[in-house]
Amino acid sequence: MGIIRKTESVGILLNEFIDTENALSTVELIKRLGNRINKTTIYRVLGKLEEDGVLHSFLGFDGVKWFAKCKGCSKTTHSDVHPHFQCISCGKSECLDFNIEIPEIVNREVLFSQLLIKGKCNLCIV
Amino acid sequence: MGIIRKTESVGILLNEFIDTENALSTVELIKRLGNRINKTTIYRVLGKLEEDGVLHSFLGFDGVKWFAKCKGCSKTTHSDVHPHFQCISCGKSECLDFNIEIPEIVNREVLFSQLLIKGKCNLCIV
DNA sequence: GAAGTTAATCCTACTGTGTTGCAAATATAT
DNA sequence: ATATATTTGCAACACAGTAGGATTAACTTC
Repeated sequence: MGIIRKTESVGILLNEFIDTENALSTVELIKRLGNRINKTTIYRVLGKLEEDGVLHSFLGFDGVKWFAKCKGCSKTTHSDVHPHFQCISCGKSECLDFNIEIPEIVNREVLFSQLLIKGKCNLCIV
Repeated sequence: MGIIRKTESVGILLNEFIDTENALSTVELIKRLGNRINKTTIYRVLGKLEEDGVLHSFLGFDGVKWFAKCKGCSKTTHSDVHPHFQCISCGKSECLDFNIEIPEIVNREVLFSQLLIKGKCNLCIV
């Protein structure tokens, strides 16, 4: 049921996302904030922010969960279904601006899709 | 460096993939074969079969690894870059026949992509 | 077909991400 | 200021996957 109270943990976590358009992994957030917020709380707050449509999440290639800001989402509709890009060199992940068209599939009801693109980011291209 | 010897474990594992076009998760394979093959071996053999281009893998929505047969792959080239479908009701995963076009991205070198489509399979559509 | 070589397997213990239950702390309502 | 209900922290746990090393089994060579 999402965030109800404006607590310190919520503020600290949201602050991490203010400065950047990049996605942040749970691992990275725990590394950065683990001495100030318990990791259980980090997971819980992230989950609630996702429910509220403030953040959205996706799985990286290693199966670790990443979070990034939503742009036009609410508690009821998550319209953020864009692809994500992950750099194989530095590991950085980010949202991509375009949308891909998912074709109809016979005998299947398509509800949601996740496209993850692996490659090298601008800093890591030799 | 892939499979070198034709061992019993390799035979048993390959046999699981003969009958079906569906993907099988490591969890499911360990459940089925755990009493006959050690789970470490299951992971290692699956990894080697993937190196050899016999199987390919992808991550499901829960982050669990799935494997499915390859169709035109070899040790050197994995041409299996099709999307995968996972049913939210029964959990079944499968390969999809079509390919999606990944657009060029400025300042990014695209190397690989993974599209996972979540929905309901023919048996689970009400 | 037996002996030697080396890959593959099993076992145990371990990582690392993420979760659960419950007591203590803290934000909000009255 | 007090009551109450949500959040947090803590400790323990769950579970997928990995590592090292001794043992077993597949292939090679004679």
